[in-house]
Amino acid sequence: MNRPTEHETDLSGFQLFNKLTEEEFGRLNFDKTCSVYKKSTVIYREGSRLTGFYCVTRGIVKIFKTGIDGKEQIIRFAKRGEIIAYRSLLSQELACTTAKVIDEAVLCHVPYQTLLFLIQSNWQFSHHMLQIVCKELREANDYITDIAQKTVRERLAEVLLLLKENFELDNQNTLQISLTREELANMVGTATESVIRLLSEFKQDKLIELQGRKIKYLDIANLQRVANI
Amino acid sequence: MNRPTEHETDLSGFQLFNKLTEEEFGRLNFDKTCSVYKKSTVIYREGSRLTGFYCVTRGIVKIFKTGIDGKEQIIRFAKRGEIIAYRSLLSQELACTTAKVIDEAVLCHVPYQTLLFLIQSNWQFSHHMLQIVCKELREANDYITDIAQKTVRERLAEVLLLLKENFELDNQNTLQISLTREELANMVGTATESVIRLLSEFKQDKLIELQGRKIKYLDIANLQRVANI
DNA sequence: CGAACTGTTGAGAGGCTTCAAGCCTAGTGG
DNA sequence: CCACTAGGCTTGAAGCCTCTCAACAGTTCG
Repeated sequence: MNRPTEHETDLSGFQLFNKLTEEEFGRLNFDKTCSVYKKSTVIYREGSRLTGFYCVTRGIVKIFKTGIDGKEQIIRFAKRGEIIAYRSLLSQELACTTAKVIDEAVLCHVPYQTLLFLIQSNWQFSHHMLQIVCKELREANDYITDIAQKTVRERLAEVLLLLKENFELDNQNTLQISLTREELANMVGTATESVIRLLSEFKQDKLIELQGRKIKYLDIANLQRVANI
Repeated sequence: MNRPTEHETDLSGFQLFNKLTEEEFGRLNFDKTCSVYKKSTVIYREGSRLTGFYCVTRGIVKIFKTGIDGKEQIIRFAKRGEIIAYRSLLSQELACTTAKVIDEAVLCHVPYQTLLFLIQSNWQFSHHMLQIVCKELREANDYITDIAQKTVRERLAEVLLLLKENFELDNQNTLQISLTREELANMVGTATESVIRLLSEFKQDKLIELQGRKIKYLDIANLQRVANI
């Protein structure tokens, strides 16, 4: 396993840490451990005890819960600049989600003790942290409403738009995150076959173009209409 | 509108405040404003600007989002000891839910400035706050998984069990919170008619007994089986 | 080259929603 | 005191959206 680059161990770009004193930031850097994780590596598993949280500095991590019959429900994807595992850590519970690498990633592990130190030492850090959790909570509540009230078709369109907002597009309007049909289904909360059928309908309707797992956006306005936003 | 009783303005029972110094608690008490709210009163509405958060010291408040065609999605109910409106406040966003009284309530309004003061002044307060939000986030994530993967029948059974955990039962095992069929539907994320049909099936199966809006639990073990927990 | 996984398409079944009609209860005003 | 109205509750019927099962094509990888 190769070592992370300098840039990939640098946490100074994280909003969360931008109000730390030099001393606090020093302690953070001293305590952290950064490693490269290959695709498909499980960072932590549902039910395991966490020793700290992770800062994502490269790659993409999928966060999901295991439901009925082992079916995954994807909660979110974390990319550079985001943190994972903090929720269960702060609650001092066992992990209630699993985190799996889907694009080779670099993660910096920050021990629980360090987190506690920062909370005690710097109110602005706590405040930032509160805002991060609150944002995630709003998104979760929004998603509950969607999933409870919208059709699968609407939800899929919305998920596509969400992906567009959260991940890079190349200059051809093609999404740079590569998901399987099953993963899309596990975001939307539906069957894989339904996703396949709907995607090809979207393609027929000239909303998107498909090439394997690559999704190219052709008509965002109408996609929003389908999503019923 | 009558005045709240002494007991109804007392915030010392709130976990959230139990690490405050005498001085901080004094400031909280000085800044707060407690009032009685009649059934059906809207405390705040989606899209409105919040000036503080509220501590519930009596009654029950329904928190919901308005989705497609004005259909409510109930996010949670808040009762004595819980706080509401804090999420949007901390994010400094407009309210993304509406709060409506369903059982005559007493709420104590705490201004945003006081919240900020407490966050700055007492790290244990921030830490408590973080734990509250994290707990709610876990519940939201759990609910997403349920709603995405379970049938309406399973979800209704689960909601009934959830209500049993969160609200009082009398000595006859009858739930002391009174909800309309529509409200149950808006928790489960289904049509009112479906709730009605399923409730009478549960009744036929001797899982519950119904008397108007009163729900009496007869066979919790089997209700859990139906909920697929 | 086979194994394993992913993607695709079709058919059939069934869970839920929607629409419609009627009942019941509680609160209101004459 | 009683008819009246409104809102909640209930039931039935029709239909559709979505899931499941099954078969098969394509891809990747050891």
